[in-house]
Amino acid sequence: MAKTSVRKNKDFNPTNCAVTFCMNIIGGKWKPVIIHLIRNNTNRYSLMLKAMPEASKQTLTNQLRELEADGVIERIVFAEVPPRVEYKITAYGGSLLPIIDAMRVWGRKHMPGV
Amino acid sequence: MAKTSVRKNKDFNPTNCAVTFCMNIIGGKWKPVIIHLIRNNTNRYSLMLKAMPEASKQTLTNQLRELEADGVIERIVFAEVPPRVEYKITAYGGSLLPIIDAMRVWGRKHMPGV
DNA sequence: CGGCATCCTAGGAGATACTG
DNA sequence: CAGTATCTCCTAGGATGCCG
Repeated sequence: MAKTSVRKNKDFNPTNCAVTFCMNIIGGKWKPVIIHLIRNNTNRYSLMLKAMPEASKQTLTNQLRELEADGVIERIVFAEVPPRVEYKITAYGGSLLPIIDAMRVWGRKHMPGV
Repeated sequence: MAKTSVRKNKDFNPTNCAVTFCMNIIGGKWKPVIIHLIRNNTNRYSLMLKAMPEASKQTLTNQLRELEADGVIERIVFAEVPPRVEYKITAYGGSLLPIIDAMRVWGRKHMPGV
């Protein structure tokens, strides 16, 4: 399991909470953004980086690796010059989309401004 | 300091992401657990503390204060001896419950073991 | 282009002791 | 009973540099 914003002591999730388990997967600082970008075909490393200028390369890489390790996204390398890498949502990751959509709807309704 | 554009703190959500806004509210380590306990009438400080022995008093207090500050829960003090404090989910907090339920369903389905 | 390897820091979380 | 007040520690996330 990848590390996330929800702090964990060793591998123990509070009371083995299923909600926490879910949040550990989508709870990284940039993960919702990344998932959203990939859904909208902004699925290449450099494009994503440009789309989120507040994140560093390392941070983007870390979040991508975690999402990949959790099986949410898939990494596809094209043997080309210059090299090209694309990411796509897996079927497993797709099962999370309804939840993310629900959160986005809620967020839009309740977040100040915007 | 702050040689780059914006120093990020918890008040700044990446690209003003609505999903992140939502997660900042329920994303504390023990917040889903707390919300679940309150829903099931384990709504007093000491009862909650006993129900989550891995959390310290300080941590419980912090999480409760944050949930209260975000308007998710309400703190009700009874002027009794010994003192009694109960917490309840606000209407605003209630609007989050469907999302939390969806996460729990997903988590139960996909988390290993348990 | 798409990464690792390094190093660093802010702040979330824990432990403990004290209080009205 | 239901908290504050401190302190320490850990880790997610950020800033750079190099590399195939």
